[in-house]
Amino acid sequence: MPSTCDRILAAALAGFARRGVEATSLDDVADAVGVRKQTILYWFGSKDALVAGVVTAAVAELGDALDRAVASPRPGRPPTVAVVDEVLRLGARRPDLLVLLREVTRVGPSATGSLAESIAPRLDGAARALAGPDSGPVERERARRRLLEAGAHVIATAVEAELLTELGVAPDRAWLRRRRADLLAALAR
Amino acid sequence: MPSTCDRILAAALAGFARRGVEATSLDDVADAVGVRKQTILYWFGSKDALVAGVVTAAVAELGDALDRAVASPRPGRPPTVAVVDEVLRLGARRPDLLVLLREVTRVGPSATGSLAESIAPRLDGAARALAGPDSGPVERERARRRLLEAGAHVIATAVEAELLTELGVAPDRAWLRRRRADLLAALAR
DNA sequence: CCATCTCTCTACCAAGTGGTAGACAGGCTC
DNA sequence: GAGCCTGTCTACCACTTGGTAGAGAGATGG
Repeated sequence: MPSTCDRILAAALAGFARRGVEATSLDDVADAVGVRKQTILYWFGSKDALVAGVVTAAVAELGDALDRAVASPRPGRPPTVAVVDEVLRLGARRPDLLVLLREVTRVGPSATGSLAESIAPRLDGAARALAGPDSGPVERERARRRLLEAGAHVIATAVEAELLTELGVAPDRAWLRRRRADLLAALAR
Repeated sequence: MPSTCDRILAAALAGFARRGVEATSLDDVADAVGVRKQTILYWFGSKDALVAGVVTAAVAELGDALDRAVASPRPGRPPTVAVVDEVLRLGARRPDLLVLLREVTRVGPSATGSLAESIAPRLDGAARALAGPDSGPVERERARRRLLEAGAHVIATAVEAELLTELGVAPDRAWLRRRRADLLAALAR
């Protein structure tokens, strides 16, 4: 059995992604965990802190998966393809992870701030890798922008899949193939 | 000055799209309008009814704009291009309109139901136009699916633009051009 | 055996939620 | 003028929200 803290994080992630941050109360999360609200407030001093914790955990999980994808190269498969396929696999297995990132940008500056904070070191590293080791600040800024655009595109794709499901038109394999091609094209651009 | 009812609809649309349905209270909407909450409940018997009203109005406005785009053909511009450009124009002028449609699918069956109800007649008409006048139910169902997929793609694009703005990377003209090309490619497929 | 620390609990609170009841002002028709 | 309808209001209700205060159970270490 995972620790109480981890179970709280998992339940909060599910609730925040599925129903939105403001629409998910501490009591909702507590009920899902099978614990009292005050236990949540023991582990995370406030709801804002819980949101920050969930964001940090989600970014870490996402980043680790991408790091693994990049670190295990296969012959004939460029890193871009590896990253896209890993994201799609992750989107199929843990759609909440991506949807959450969109959801937290809507709750206010505090949550967006904690997202920016969690993501900054990985974004810097990726921008440096993309722009090259001896790149100037301008190139690096442009790389940051491209990465953010690509990330937003990925998240929007996850939102699109969720939306289709909600509309009763579950995304099928053909849809997934098209999206994969679109993502690769967007990244190659 | 627009009628109280219309002003309530406009304020509710803005709130629902910007902060989410559940996170926008009747008092919030009332304050924005400059009226008491009970006036809202006079015009719309409940919050659910208000959501349904906002959805209906948004779908109507969106549908009318698309109808106009299709109805005023220009030589050398296929209807698909006209529709895409009209949606992009609308997305630039009234982004809330598109974001709202995504937001209401998250609030529960009642709101999703009222969305489906509002959209059904237009969807049927468009599917018939797309599949041809003497098409069978199978073709028509496939046309419905394609239209829903295209709509989801459009809404996801609006979400993507909003997300980029929130991340501090406002979508620029190059981004818009790329998205336009992607939408056209998705529709031509 | 006691003290301390960790973790979860019960019992509250003030503020805010959607919603009901009913008053009141102004215009309409008879 | 009497009665009714429309639109807005004040006053209130039961319930939920995030958060505080503090008790108690159990382990750990001196």
